Amino acid sequence: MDSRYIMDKSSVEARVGIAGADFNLRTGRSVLRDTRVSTMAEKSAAMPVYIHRPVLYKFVMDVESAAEEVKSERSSEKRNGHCPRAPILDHTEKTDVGDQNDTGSTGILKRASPTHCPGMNGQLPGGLKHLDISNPGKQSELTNGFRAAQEQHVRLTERQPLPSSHIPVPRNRKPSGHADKEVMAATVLTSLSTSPLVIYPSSASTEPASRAWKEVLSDSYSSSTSGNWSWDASDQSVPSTPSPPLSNDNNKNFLISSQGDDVNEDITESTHFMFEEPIPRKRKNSMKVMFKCLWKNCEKVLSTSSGIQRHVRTVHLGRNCDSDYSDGEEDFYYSEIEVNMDSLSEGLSSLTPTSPTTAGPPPVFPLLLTDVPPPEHMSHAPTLLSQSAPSTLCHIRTDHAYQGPVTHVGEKRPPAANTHTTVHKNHAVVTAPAKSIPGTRKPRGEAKKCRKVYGMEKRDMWCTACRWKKACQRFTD
DNA sequence: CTTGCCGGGCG
DNA sequence: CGCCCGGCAAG
Repeated sequence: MDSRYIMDKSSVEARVGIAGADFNLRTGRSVLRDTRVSTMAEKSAAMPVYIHRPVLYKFVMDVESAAEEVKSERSSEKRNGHCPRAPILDHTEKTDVGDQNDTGSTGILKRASPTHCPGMNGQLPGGLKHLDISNPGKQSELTNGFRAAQEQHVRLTERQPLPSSHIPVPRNRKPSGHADKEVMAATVLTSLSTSPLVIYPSSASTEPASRAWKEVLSDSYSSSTSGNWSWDASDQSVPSTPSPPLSNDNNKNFLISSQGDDVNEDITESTHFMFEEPIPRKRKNSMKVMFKCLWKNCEKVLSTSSGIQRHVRTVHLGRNCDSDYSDGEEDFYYSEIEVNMDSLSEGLSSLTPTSPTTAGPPPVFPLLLTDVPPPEHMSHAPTLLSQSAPSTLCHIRTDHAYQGPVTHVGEKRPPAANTHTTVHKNHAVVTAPAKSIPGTRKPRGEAKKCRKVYGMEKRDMWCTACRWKKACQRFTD
């Protein structure tokens, strides 16, 4: 415990912690961290850059469940924080078990990071798994202070590892209480949520051209939400499903993508589930963002951007599915669509041209907007949208095909009561949106009106509207 | 052409 | 408002 020891570990912490400075959210694993980080000192000295990305990768996974783990963190801190000098093995087991319990209860971490699970059994795949952990005792205090002071700095620089000598370690920092740590964790989480660089460091490798293009694309989306999610520009996946963060689809994608070395995509995905979480709350529950393949004769609709990218890349662009290299070209072949599940299920509100099923001014999915029956190529690739919306329209349109009381011309009283009720019901649904279209004339109804029914000679039997040459009120469409 | 009805004028 | 009608558009 001499100063040299601390100094050495500080440098280690600096090296590892450049990216992991914010990782100390989980102070509960402090003892484990101590040994592993010390072990990593030798390794990281040999390959400091190499460990950089895995660290972030792990971090992304961890923070995803960090919100749920605030509580568990408290408990684990109590377990470990008060006895930092306890036997290492003892603690290693304890914390591991505790972690399993913690994450197991939420189930999120388990699902989110399959690579995380192997590390649970004590194996160290590549020795990288434990890089998210920090030092106990003084070290954690130091890094706490370090975090506080360098939070901004880290965000700006973590992509390019700083020399450890450049990392100012605060001195004379008093040990902070557990409450401080929690507050710090929350603060870090909050600040991270606005920091694109931390969560997507490898975005620097994407091509600027495609990024700029994506900015344009994602503009409407981000402006419709918080407007501060600046990494939308580089992160084209916007699976803002209100449903649980990880759908089956995403799990599938993860597994598939893990065949290759597409860490990028995985980071992208998991990052979104983590940081996009507040977005669905801002949206209606009924809104769901889907990604539709724009390739000709392909109506593939997936719930994740990575999924649709993979689809485009492998199916249409003929890219090797093993390679996850993406030049951004796939982005041209799919578009984000926002689906109002309520209106689709009800099948009624999609009639209005100003239907809220559209995400913005440019209609990304004209099918939702028009009464036009689906084109031929739509029919052989059934999707949720192409199935429900147009068929709904057809149903409503044919529903009111009212055959007028042709045979009742001579009667004194037309069967108004009967037809009136049924017709009116449809009328309330159909004509209300049609009225909102200015300048378009209401299509002539198929029903025969008073004029036709009674004839000019019995004009006094007409309804008032007919007499006034207004829309017939008796035989409405 | 017939028919439905919108838009507008008049009292 | 109630009432009427010119005129357009669909069929």
